[in-house]
Amino acid sequence: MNQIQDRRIETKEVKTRIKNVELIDRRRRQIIDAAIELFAAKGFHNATVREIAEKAGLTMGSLYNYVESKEDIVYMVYDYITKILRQEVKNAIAPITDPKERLKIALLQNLHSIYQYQDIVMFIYKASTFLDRERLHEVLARETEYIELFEDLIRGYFEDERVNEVRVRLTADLLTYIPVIVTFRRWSLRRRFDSIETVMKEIINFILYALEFIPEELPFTTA
Amino acid sequence: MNQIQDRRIETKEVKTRIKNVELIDRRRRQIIDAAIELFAAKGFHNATVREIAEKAGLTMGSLYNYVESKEDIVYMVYDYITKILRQEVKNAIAPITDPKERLKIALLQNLHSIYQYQDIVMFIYKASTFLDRERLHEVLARETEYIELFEDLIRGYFEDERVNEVRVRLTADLLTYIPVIVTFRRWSLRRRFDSIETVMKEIINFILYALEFIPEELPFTTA
Amino acid sequence: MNQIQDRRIETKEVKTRIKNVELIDRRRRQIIDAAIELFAAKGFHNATVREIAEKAGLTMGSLYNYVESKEDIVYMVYDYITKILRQEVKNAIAPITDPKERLKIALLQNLHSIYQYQDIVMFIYKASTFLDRERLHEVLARETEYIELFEDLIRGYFEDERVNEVRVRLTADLLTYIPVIVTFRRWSLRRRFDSIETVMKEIINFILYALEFIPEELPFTTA
Amino acid sequence: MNQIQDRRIETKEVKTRIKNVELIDRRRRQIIDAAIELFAAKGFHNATVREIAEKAGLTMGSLYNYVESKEDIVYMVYDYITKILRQEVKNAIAPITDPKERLKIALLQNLHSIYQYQDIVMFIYKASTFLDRERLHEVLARETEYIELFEDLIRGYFEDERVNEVRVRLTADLLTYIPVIVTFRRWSLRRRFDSIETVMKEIINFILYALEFIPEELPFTTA
DNA sequence: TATGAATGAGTCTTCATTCAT
DNA sequence: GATGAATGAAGACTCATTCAT
Repeated sequence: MNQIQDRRIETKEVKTRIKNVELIDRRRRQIIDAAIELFAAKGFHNATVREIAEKAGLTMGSLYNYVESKEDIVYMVYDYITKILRQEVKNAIAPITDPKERLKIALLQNLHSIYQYQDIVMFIYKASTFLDRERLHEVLARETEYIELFEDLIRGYFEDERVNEVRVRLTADLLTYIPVIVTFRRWSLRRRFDSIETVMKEIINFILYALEFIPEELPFTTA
Repeated sequence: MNQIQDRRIETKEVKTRIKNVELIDRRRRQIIDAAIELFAAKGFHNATVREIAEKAGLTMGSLYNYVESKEDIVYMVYDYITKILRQEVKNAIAPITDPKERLKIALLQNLHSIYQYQDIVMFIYKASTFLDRERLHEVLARETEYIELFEDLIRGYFEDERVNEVRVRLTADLLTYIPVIVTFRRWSLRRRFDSIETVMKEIINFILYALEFIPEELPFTTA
Repeated sequence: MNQIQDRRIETKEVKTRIKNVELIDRRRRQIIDAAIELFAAKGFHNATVREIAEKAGLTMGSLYNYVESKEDIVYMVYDYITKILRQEVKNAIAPITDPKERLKIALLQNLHSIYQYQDIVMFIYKASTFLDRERLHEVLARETEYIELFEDLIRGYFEDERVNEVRVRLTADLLTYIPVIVTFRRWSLRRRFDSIETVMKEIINFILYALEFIPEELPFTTA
Repeated sequence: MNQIQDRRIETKEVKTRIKNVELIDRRRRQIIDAAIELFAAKGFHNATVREIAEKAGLTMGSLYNYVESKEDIVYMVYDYITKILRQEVKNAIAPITDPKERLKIALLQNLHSIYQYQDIVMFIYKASTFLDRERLHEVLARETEYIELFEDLIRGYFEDERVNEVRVRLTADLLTYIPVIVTFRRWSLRRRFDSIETVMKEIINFILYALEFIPEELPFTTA
């Protein structure tokens, strides 16, 4: 059973004049969906609030009953997509107990989610400029949580071996970052490879192989 | 002879009514330098043409003698930085003959260049939205060239072994993409690790280790 | 019997669809109280109808059951405060019979009322712009009545002397106008004088002294 | 010779992008003239920036080259009119040496200036709400200077007598404030008196008579 | 070539008022 | 009578670009 189905938008940080909680939820969902499409297609500045409202099936005035500023919308999108990514990974590994399998599944799910939501994932990688200090912090904290989730999975994976802590942490960073290549090099990958499936398969191979770097004794050091 | 020394801005695609070629060069350099600073600091939309002109030591009107639109400036910045990156790698490997060493040095140089120009590297990863179709193509072609440079180096590295062509190409993509993590996760890395030097050293270790994935027989396949 | 006690808002001119007269009275009183506070604090345009409704303990929709427009509210405030001022003077002089004393008491009361309601007095001096022609007339008529009340008191004061009619009328204007200085020069007076009590005492002295100008032969004439 | 003729708008506090000083002066004069007319007629909030620009013979964009905000315009109007009032009084008394005459002339000039600029005088009495803290301070300081100018004249008037300092100061306040009745009671006065000339003559008589209140022994005190 | 003033379309946001429930 | 969500017109302000000098 997929919890994503009834994902509730609880973002209390975004103020509203509306009292009906159900309605807030529904309307914000409309706004987020419209915004995702438009932000992904045209970027933050080229998507006008009016367009977002229209695509959301709301009037300008109505939209501003659920949101205080255009920036609020970006934040809601961030909130929405980061929650999804984390939740999908958590759901995917929930039924699995074998530590090695858990990490593998998590990596797979992560890649697939990023691929599935590539437009908006790309947007959130680009759009941090549009958040104010405070919200940027929240977003970064959320990102950190996500990375830490993978840290734990990595530790489980190597539970019998002695591993270097720094290396575990950095690898967690790398593992969650690498799949984003499918959004940033989207056009390039499309032209350079026959099928995106192959690409994704090999990315996973690459990651799983690279994972073994953690316990390795590596003599190489940079200047 | 180091071509970077007298990096000429040849971008013929950016029109101008000025005749004096020297002058075009000098003025555009001023514009690019100013734009890099401002785009990196505030993003494309928040940096106004007026600010760019001021920082470049030009008047509005004068700037528009060397450029036809704000978008031209973005393109010039792209052009400038991608040329630098490629050139710095080429210069670094020029004196080296050992194929294995050549790739290692290229990877190191790539990472260091990305780190050095992190602000503007981040900008160009974010800013593709501001280019029109045609220029986006040019930029992507430039990117492809860069990746292909690494493909060749990889082929040299494995010249004695039989390697899977797809894997070589994808790995080239990955190797050039991964170091960009130092710009996208900048704040995160800063908080999660003691020193950025360690991070960079381990990224190199990671990459060099992962490289060996190419000739590997990997049974793992994704769904 | 003090009419102020059950000051009824009779302003028939403000329409409503509500039948229950008691309720109309009660609700409008809530609205007026809220409006006075907000208009005084932020002025007409910066006080939103929503704020007024909230402060009045009503919902937007409910407020509009007792009022047809924001302008209605301004008018109700005018109506309310001008009635109070007049009533307080009338009440103050009611028990007094000596004509000289009556004027003195009236002047004192006028000054004290203006001081007491200074925020809203200032507002009504500033806010005439927000009334339409017809209502502006009503308000001006009310003002005239108030001035005429003082005219009568002045005539009583000089009942034994021959006084110039024009001078009586103008003085009535001046006497009712001068105390308003305590609202218009509020900050200035506060900084320039030790205590507002001294200021008020001297204003009264000034007025009472100036009163004697009425029967005076003044040779001075302006160009 | 009237210095008002070439009144320069030096308001350095209002920022501009324009470099040509002459032009700044000319354009701002246009803006101020337009604003005075519109603010006087419709008040601050009902006069749109677009209207002001149009009446000033400028485009919106152009106007904003000489001004940073609508509030700047209010401030410029304040600055303009308060300078005029002060300058006209100074000019009027400049050639006169007799202290008694100086005060009389100053009072006359003050009344006449207020009458002449009644629309905008009324506006500035109403509009302080639209200034921010800092500028409100500047404006109040300017007002204080004006009052102090009259304080000095009063001291000259009574140079041979012992006068109460507080009374001198308050009277200065009152003398400068009272004439403003011709703007606040404009409609009322028009209806209640045959000619505005009579009114103005009697106001002066009133003021000159009341002036003698200063050295008077007044037994009256308020509660 | 350089200057810098002028332009005006375009954007976010606010808020009085209405109306279905 | 009360509720509160919806409406949309209107307003302040920005900024890339042009062009006369």
